[in-house]
Amino acid sequence: MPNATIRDVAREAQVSVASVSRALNGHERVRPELRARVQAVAARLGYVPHAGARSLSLARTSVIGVVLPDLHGEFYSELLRGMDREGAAHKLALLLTVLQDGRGLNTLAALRGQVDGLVVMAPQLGAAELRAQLPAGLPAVFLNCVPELTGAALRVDNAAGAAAMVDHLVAGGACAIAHVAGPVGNVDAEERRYGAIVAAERAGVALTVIEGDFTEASGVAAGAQVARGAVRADALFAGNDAMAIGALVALKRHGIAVPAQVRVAGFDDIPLARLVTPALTTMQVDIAALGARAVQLLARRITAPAEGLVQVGPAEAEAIVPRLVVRDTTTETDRERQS
Amino acid sequence: MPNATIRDVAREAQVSVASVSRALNGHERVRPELRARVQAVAARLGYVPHAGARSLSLARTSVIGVVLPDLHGEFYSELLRGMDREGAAHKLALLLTVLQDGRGLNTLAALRGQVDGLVVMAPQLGAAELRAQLPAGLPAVFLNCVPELTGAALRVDNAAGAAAMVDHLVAGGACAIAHVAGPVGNVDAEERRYGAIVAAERAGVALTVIEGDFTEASGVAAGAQVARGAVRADALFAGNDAMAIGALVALKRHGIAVPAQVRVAGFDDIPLARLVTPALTTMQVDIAALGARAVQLLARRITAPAEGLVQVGPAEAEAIVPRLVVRDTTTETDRERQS
DNA sequence: ATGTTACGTGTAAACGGTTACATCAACGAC
DNA sequence: GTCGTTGATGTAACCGTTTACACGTAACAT
Repeated sequence: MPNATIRDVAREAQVSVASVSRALNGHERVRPELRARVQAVAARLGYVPHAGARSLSLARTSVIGVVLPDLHGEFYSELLRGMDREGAAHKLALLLTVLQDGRGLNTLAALRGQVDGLVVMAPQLGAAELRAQLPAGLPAVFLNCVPELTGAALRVDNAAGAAAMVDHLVAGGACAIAHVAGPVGNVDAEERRYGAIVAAERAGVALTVIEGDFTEASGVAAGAQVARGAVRADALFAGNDAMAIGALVALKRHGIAVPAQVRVAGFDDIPLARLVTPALTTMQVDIAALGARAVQLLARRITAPAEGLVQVGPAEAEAIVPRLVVRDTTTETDRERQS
Repeated sequence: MPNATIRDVAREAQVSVASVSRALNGHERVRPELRARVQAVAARLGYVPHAGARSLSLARTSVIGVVLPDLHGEFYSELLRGMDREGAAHKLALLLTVLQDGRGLNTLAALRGQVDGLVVMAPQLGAAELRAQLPAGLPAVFLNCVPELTGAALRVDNAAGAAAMVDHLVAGGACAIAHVAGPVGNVDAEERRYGAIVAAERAGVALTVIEGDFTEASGVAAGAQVARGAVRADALFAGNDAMAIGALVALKRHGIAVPAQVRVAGFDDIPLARLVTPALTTMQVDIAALGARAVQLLARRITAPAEGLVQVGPAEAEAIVPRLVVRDTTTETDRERQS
């Protein structure tokens, strides 16, 4: 038999199961000597409490579900990194679920019996769809979802970020901006598009939207349009860094100087942004912190009923404003001139 | 009460709990009509089986633990992506644990009661350390660990990959190779170093090792050494792409032409490798496939005892040979000449 | 009619923890 | 010497499932 149970420990230590439980869980009313004996036996037998049994008794699992859209790129590893860090602090493990196209619907419901709460990131799903699939009565925190959901919501203030970027471009002398937008239906993409349009209007500069889909390839296409003059612009602001980098490649290929002729900016500050030449100006989101904050909020919601203190009403929303990171694609630097 | 139990369903459907269980779990001996009625009631009540109770009864959790080193970069999202895909196919959920410096020791033991098996990736840990911490008797698959562990091992054949790269460089005319090695103690790094040294000897070309630590910064330093002539080389082979890219930056900064004066190669084929200019020649590992394969192997080990068919001896090792991807840093292309 | 078989369904015993409650010993107060 | 009181420990019920076994019924062979 591979796994020792609490009864094995009890027998071996010549005490009752109750005492073993108390001794190992740090209860008060246990003689220190007995506690030591129990701990010694437990260690010797390699006893580890059965998580299932425990969750049955305690009515909690100490596991939180993390629901993410199709994982790609370093964004998710950063997010998970932050979540894991915070989860460890609360003694919560992370159960990962990827919401791929077809599946995930039932998968999501099945999570109910398995976790104490959920962190859900699903920019491509509508509120109705999401609500329909989500287990009711399970604490949840939403990341960058459509805002009308009950439950705590945590979002990146995409509109504000996009506006800040447009302002930066305008301040640098841009008169005509091309915005390479992300896919329709993606909340992030739409908020950025909206923020850019509003800011451009307010600043009185022209803004043309080129449709993209967050892939580098669509950025290349957009860059080519600007290079060929199909879209007249002296600044190109892409809805994410991947597209901005694609645009950079296209512009370079067409012999357009960046930033001298066209300034380029992205969004997200992926590690790569720093490394391309010229280095990409972008909006930075501290993704790990975002993940950590989500878990923190969730942890609070999970323990709240017990403490009876924290308000867990439906209206707990928070926005993280991204930070402008100015690099070489919007300012002429020494390195740029020399190359 | 938020959650319906099997008894609620039984009462509501006017049958016994046993029938409910059988009806919902697709047992044979259930009248179709009764099955339908039970399913209807279960759906109406939003019944979801309690995972803990189930795991108690069945003695399995349908969860596998994934233990990874401190997450950084797209490598991990790709790996998780592959694991999740394969896990979903086997109806296994992924419980994520990051092995950070201090913690993880006890965390790892605590996993025992919680999962059916483990995928462990810990290039920085020795066999003894690892074995001491791992729950005994739990199926496990190791990714790029020191090879002497019991349990299935899956590794990237780093030595073969490094040798292939050296051969490629030599075939292209290199006479003196500088190898920027990764940190001492890291298995991947050491295997690559070893493979490079052996291949260079066999090919009869000089090879100088420059110590690095897998960071871009150490690549920059190494590139500078070659540029200044402190290390004489006409080809620079870095132990990973991050360092290769750092070296590229340094060489460019010193006005050294790549690949005309110095050829550069990396290892891993991170997405970024394709995007730098000139595009980086590197060894590609299909990371998602690696993750998927690991889960597949683990799933087999978990179900093996039940089937009594598959051999689960200690000696199940598999190596994935990376593929050489030739890009611009080792061959002069049109684009390179024009720039 | 009766025995056999097959099948559908119910009863109850696990599974491994936690914990309310009972018990018991030791002690001090009267 | 008796009676609380207190603190440490044991007993047993419960958490929600699964499933071996028991049971009742109907079809069929005898």
